[in-house]
Amino acid sequence: MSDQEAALRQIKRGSEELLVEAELVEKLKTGRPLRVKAGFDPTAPDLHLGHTVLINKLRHFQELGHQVVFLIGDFTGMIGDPSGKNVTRPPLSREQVLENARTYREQVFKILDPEKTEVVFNSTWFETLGASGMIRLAAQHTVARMLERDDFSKRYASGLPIAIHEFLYPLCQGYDSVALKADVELGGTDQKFNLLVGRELQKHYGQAPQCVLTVPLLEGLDGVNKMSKSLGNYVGIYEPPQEIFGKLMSVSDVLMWRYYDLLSFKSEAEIAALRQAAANGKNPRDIKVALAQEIVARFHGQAAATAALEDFEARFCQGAIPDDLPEFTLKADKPEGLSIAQALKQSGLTPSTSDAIRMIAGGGVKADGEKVSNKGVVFSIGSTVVLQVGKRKFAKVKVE
RNA sequence: GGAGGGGUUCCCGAGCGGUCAAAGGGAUCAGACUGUAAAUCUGACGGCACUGUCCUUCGAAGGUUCGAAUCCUUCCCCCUCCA
Repeated sequence: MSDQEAALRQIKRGSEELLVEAELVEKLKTGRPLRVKAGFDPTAPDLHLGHTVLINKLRHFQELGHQVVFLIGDFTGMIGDPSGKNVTRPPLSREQVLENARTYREQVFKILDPEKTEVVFNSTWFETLGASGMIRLAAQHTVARMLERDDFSKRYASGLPIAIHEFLYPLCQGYDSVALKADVELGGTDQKFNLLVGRELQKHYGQAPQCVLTVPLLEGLDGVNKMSKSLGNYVGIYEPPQEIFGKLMSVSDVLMWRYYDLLSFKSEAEIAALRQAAANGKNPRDIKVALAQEIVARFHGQAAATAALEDFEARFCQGAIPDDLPEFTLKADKPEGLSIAQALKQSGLTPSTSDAIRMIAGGGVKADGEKVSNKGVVFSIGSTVVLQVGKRKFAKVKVE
């Protein structure tokens, strides 16, 4: 396999679609570093593993010697999400945008090489474009072509409103590519239309059209829905090592392989070897441990990964209690002390005392490692107890 | 503008005067079994020291009734068909 073939293979790995492959091959042949663009919202980043699929792909390009252009859409952010579902976003101040950009750097440079990353803001060119420039830009595209976009055509067909400015969003995103002379743009599969508009606009402005590479949306921990914070099926990159480790261990075997493909930095050959080992009877659990280790190490360092594993094994293989559990000092609710239902509720282990009592009845509650079967337990004033609900929720409660 | 249909607990969806905190399914949580996997089985699934002829909940506000998710009035919001 030639270097170029290897490079192309690496670029395509785990991606959804590459348009147009032949063009990318030509670009790679020139041997110059390509400008690889990806755009991000200016809203406060709280990245989870789903976002990192794209960022990992940017890293692949960097490893192959290309230049990443990390675009923060502070101008397009004002237009708002054209999905039509989102309520108007509150406009962000200049300071907030800069602060968010700083946070982006901090998070993203755990994966990307800062030396090969250019961070840009699209307000830079849009603020000088002016109204007449915007109209000239809008003249480059037709309504019929805009309506090709899936969500626009659906909304149009079913009589839902589409505001004119929503048409501007793809145009602006496309113009970003013109302004940046992008060779390649990356995005999620849901971005395909917008990415293609960039190609069209570049042609209009006399540039070679960018290649478009889409990456799949990562499934969340449930293995079904896409990973998102609002669905609660995400792994945030800033979560504590034990959390990341634990969440990854709870993933199904099928999903584990998906995560390997999209999240691991291991080579395809290494992953194939793991699959083979699993087929030959190796415990998938151990393969999952390796993945969880790799991810934790990426964001928290190798020491934290090792500690997370030790903690995990102590807790689940030997039933030990973690040592960094949240502590609460709670007031007694009766003369003789604090009832267990209140303790569970106030420490956040259960949402209500009713639920606490149900949990006790169901055998899911432990106090100092002993299963509690009596809902009438009262902890006396001055005592300290470690409470546990289920396998993962712990709290240390001091009664006063 | 006209004619119909509908808004039920996290979601879907039954209920259509008392037996309704509301069937069934999904999701979720806990227990068993495990590899904190899957599958399976069991239980829970509004609140309250609380198991009670208690409180809150069936789009909102009023009303009828001993009693309303269920009936009436007004309002809000969705959907389908016609123009």
